[in-house]
Amino acid sequence: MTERTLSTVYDPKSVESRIYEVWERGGHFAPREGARGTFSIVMPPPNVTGVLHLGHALDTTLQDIATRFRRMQGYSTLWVPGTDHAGIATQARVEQVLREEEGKSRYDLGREAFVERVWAWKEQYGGTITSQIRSLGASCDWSRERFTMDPGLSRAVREVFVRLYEEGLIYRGNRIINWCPRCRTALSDIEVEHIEEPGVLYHVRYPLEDGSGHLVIATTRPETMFADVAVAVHPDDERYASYVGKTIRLPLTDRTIPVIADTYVERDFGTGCLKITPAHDPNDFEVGERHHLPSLVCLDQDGRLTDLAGRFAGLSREEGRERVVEALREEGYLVKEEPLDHAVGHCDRCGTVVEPYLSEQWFVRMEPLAQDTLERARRGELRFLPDRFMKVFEQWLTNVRDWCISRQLWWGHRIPAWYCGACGQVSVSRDDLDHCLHCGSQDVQQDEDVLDTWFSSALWPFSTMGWPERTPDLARFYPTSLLVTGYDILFFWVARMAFMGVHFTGQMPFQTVLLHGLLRDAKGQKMSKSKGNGIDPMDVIDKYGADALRFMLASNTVLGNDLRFSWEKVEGARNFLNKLWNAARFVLMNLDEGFSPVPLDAPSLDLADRFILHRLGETIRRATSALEDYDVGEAARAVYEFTWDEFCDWYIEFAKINLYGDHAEKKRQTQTVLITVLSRVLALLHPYIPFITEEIWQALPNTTGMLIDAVWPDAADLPVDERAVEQMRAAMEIIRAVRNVRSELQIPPKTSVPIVIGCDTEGVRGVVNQVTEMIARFCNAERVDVEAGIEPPKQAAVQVVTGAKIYIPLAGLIDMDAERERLKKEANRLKGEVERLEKKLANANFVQRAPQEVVAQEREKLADYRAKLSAVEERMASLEG
RNA sequence: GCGGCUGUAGCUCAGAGGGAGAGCACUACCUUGACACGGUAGGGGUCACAGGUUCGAUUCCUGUCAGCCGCACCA
Repeated sequence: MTERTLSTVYDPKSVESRIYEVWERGGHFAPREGARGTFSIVMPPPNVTGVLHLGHALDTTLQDIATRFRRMQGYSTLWVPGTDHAGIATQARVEQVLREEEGKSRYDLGREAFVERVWAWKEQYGGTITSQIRSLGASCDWSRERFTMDPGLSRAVREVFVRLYEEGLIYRGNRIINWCPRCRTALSDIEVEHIEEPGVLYHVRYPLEDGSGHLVIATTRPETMFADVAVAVHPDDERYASYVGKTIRLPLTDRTIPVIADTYVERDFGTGCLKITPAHDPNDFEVGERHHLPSLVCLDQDGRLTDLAGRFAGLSREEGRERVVEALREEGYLVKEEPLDHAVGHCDRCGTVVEPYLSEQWFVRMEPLAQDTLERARRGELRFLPDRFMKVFEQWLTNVRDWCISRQLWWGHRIPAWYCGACGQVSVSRDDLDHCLHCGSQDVQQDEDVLDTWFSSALWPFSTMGWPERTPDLARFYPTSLLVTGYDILFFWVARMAFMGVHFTGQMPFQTVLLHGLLRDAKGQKMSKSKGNGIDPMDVIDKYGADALRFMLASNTVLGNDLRFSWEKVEGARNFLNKLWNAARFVLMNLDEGFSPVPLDAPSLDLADRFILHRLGETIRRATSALEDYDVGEAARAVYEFTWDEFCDWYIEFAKINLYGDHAEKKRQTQTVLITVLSRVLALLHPYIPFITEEIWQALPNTTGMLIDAVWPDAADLPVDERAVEQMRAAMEIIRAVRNVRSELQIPPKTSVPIVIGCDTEGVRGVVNQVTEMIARFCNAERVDVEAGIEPPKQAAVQVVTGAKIYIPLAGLIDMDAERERLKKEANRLKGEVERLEKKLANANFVQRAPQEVVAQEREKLADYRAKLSAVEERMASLEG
C-alpha cells in the first residue's frame, strides 16, 4: 500500500476487505497504552445466529465512530464485541428446521441431543453476523470476543443467581405470568406487547343456587368461566349488597361459587359484577388471594381448554370461546354482547396472544435493586443522550414489577437450583450438585428451566471483562465509558445492566448511554420481515461500500430520533466519498517529486491560503467538540460542508492559479496548504468513513503508519486569521455578483469579459487587488481593473457589493433593457431591506433595550444597504439618460 | 389516563432569541486539464394554529390541532 497514485474511480470492493484485514491482523483494534486514560464500550451483543440489519449497522457505526475518535485522541481504547445466545429466537429457529427437515420435535430428540443440535447450529451460523460487522469496518477487539454462553460468562450468571438468591432477591413462586402458548414459555412483562383490538363484552347471567334470581357478569373471556371461583361486586354497590355471601351455580358446569365483595370492582364498568378467575387473570389472582379462594386452571400450556371445561375440553382458546358463547346463548344465559376495544397482550417475538397463566416461576425482586439504581442515577452517575430518556428510565424503575426470569426452554443457562426428592427443599449452588445441601440425599433433580436471555445480557459489561474474577481488563476498562443502543431496548437491557452493575460492582456499568432511534423505510414505516420492506445492509455495502452506508447513517442521525433509509441518501453519501477521492487525486497529481512543505505561518501565504487554514482550524474545533458530545450528525455536517463547499469548490479552484503558474515558491506554498488540509480532513473523517480515508492516507507522501493510529487533528498550529476570512468572503461576494450578472444577462460562459471594479476606499481596493487573478479565473474575465473614482462606462452591467461597484463593460453584447429590468428588481429588493431596518431603528425601545452591538450591527447593515441602493439608483438614472 | 417525540422548501431533514438552511427533486447554462457520483446561476417556505414573555419569537412558555411512540390499564 505504498503507491502514490489513486485510480480514477474509487472502488470500495477492492479496498475495504483488504484494509480491514491489515487492521485486524496488525492488532490495531487492541487497546494501546494511552496517556489520556481509557475509553471502553461493550457492543450490544446481536443474536449469535442472526443476520445484520440496518439497526445493527447504525448501532455499530456510532460505536465505531466513538471508538476511532477516542483512539485517535490517544485514549487506550477497548471495544468488546460479542454475541448473545438469544434463547427463544435461536431455539425456535432450530425447532423449525428440525420440524421441516426431519419432522421431529425437540421432545423427540430429548433435551441433551437437542441442545447439542443448537450448539451445532450456532457453530454453523455463528460467524455470519460477526463477519458482517467486520464488513462494516468495526474496530472492535475481536481477540476479546465473547458469547453469553461462554464458560466465563456462564460462571458470572451462576454467581449472580446464587448471590441474589442468598440475599433473598431471587425467589420462586406460584404467580400469574405471561405465557406464550406457541413458544410454550413464560415471558417477562416487557416481552408482551399490548395491542388495542376490537373485542366483545359478553353479559352472562349467572343464576343463584337458591333460585332466588341471578347476577349478570360482564366478561371478554367467557372461555375461562370454567375456572371461575367467585363473582365479585363492589362492597358499596347497593344494587348487589343483598347478594354478597350467596352462592352462584356456574352455568355449563355443576359447580357453585360464592358472591364476594371487593373494592377492586368498578361499579360503572359493565354490569358491576365481575367473575373471578384467579388462574387466568392477574387482577383476579390478587382478589383470590385476598379472599382465600382456590385457583383453578382451565387452560393448558398450549392454550387449550382442560378437562375442567367438560365437553369443551381440548378446544383451543379461540374455538372454545365461540362454542362456549354458543352454548350460553342456547341455554339462555347470554344476555347481550357489546363491542369493546381493549388492549390484548401479544408475544413480542411470535405475535401470539399471550395467556395470563398461573405457574411456578423464578422471579427477581426488583424493588431494592431499582431503588439503589434510581438513587445513583439521580445523583448523576448516569447520563443519557438525549437526556429526556432519564425520565423514561426513572419512571420505569419506579413502577417496575418483579422480573420473571425462568423460561421453559432448553437453550440457555439452566437454572442452578436442585430439588430434593427426600426433604423437598431447594438447593441453589454455583457448582452442579449431586446431593441435597439440606439433607444430603442424592435424590436431587435440577430445575428444568433456563434463565431469560436478558438475565445474562444484563451482566454483559462486567461478565465480558472476566467478572467475578478480578481481571486486569475489569480493573482497567470497567465501568465502561459509553453504551450505544436503540431506545427500544432501554428497559430490556440498559435498565437491567444498570441495576445488575450497581448491585454487583457497586458502580454504574457505563457513564453515558447514547440512545439512537430506529430505522424506517423511505415511507417512514418500521422495517420488518413480514412487510418485506427491510433493507439488507449487505446489499448496500455491495453496491456502494461500507463507508457510504456509514456516512449516510451517521450524517443523518439525530440522537434519539428515528431515521428513514433511502437509496438517495446513500447515493448522496457515495457522492461525497467520490468528491473526497477526487480532491485527493487532484492534490496528489499536483505534488512534485520530493516535495517539501513550507511553514504554515509563512508571511507569504496568499489570502486564500490563510482563509482555508483558518476555516480548517474552525472546522477541527467544531467537529471535535461535537464528537466530544457524541453529536455525530453535527460533526459530520461540519466536515462535509467544509470539505465540499470551501475546500473543493473554492480553495482547489483557487489553487490552480498557483499550481499552473510559474512561480515555484507560490506553487510549493499552495501544495503545502493542499496537503495540510487534505490530510487533516482525512483524519477528521476517518471515524465515519475509515476505509476510503485510510486508502488515501496510505497514498499521501507526508504520512507514516496507518490512519487508524494517527493523532486526532489539532488546530493549534494553524494560523488564525479572522481578517482573511472576511476579505475572502468579500472576494467571493464579488465573484458571485459577476457570475450572477453573467448568468442573468446570458453572457455565454465562453465569452471572456473585461471587468472594472470601482472601490470607494483604499482598504477595499487593497483587498480586491489581492484577488484580481482569482476573479479573473472564476469569472472568465480577460482583464480585471481596479480603480478609485471611475467614470462608469455607458454600455455596461453593474453590480453593487459592499464597498465596490463592479462594471462589466460590453458594448453591444449586453441587452440594456434586460439590464434596466435587473437593476429595478435589485433596487426593489434593497428598498425593502432599507425600509425594514429603518423601521427597526426608529423603534426607541429597540435602540434602548437591545444590546449595543446588535444595534450597531443593524445600523451598519442599514448604511450598507443605503449605499448599495443609491448606487443602483444612480446607475438606473444614468442609463435612462 | 400518564409521559414523551414530531410538525420548517415538492420530498427527506438540519438549525437557532436579532436578515429562513442543506441534500434530493426542479429550471437554465456548462463535457473548463480532481470529480457529470461534477460545476455555475436560479425558482420555491405566513418555519402547523392561537395566545403569552420580549425592544424583537420560526426559536422560549401555555394552549389547540395533526401524526407518531412509550407506560399503565376496567373485566
